[in-house]
Amino acid sequence: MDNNSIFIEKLRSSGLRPTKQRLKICKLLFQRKETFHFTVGDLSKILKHKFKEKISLATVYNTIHSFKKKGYLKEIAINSDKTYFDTNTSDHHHFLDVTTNELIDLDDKDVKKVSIIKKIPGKKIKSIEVLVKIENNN
Amino acid sequence: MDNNSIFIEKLRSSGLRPTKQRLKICKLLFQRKETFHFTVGDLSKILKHKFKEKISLATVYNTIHSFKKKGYLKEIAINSDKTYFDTNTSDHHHFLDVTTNELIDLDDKDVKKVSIIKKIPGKKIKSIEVLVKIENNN
DNA sequence: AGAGTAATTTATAATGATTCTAAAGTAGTG
DNA sequence: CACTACTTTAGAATCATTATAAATTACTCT
Repeated sequence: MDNNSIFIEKLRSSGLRPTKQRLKICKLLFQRKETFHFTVGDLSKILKHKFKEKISLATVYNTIHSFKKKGYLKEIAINSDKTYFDTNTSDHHHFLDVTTNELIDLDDKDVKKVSIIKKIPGKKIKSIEVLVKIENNN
Repeated sequence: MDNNSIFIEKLRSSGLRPTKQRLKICKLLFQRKETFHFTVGDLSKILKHKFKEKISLATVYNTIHSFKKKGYLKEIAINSDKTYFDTNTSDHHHFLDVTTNELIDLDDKDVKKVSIIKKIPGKKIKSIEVLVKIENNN
């Protein structure tokens, strides 16, 4: 069973029809060892280069949003006008290199546990995200 | 010496001319006990209500950016299309209430120290920001 | 395989935040 | 007061993202 069939199955079992466009995007996003951090604009450009047939920008946006809703992608909060996504959906944190604007994954084991002492009545913690900004040594 | 004179002096010593507009924005931002989290759009609306004379949106943007550059404001990274600013420029973290989209300050003493174990050669840590997302207990 | 339907894709328009522009106004200096 | 550099301003421009509505495609049921 090749990757394509796996993607088709996965999509179908998520209630998403396995269209040509979605399969291409799956290939690009999930057929890689390393985590991938991207904006929808980035992704659209890469798709254009990699495949001959073009995928409409609107479709890329739609797809990324469905994937996010299904939990296959994570949105990342960094200081920016652009929205970044991450193929690593596990609980983890990030380095942001402010010199190059590059994002680097930070495993849970790379961060000593963060404990929040303050409590807000009626509220519960949903997630704890650590963003470590780094820059060049001068 | 009233607050206004203090603002005038502060602005001048930062190399910023104390204009009517900047002084009004200073009053609104810095004459308060509590930290203030806002977008430029928010601020513009509040200014419109509080003062009779209108301040152009472009001016509000310009001013906020100068203040940020001078270190009087901090930009906050939250998952959004909008850019948030914070009058608390000290090292601190935030709760983001995803139900109401409200931001709440988290003192350093409310967070047990975060230590980053991973090192990147040639890079040094500039800041560590923790964003704790909270939601209603169901 | 063909027909019917609901989901999907698409180009394009619309939106909304932010930045740019260039002209008019203002503060600081002498 | 006059000069110059800094500011403000309205409006246009830009850029990411979302909405729209028509055309296309996937799936189901015969």
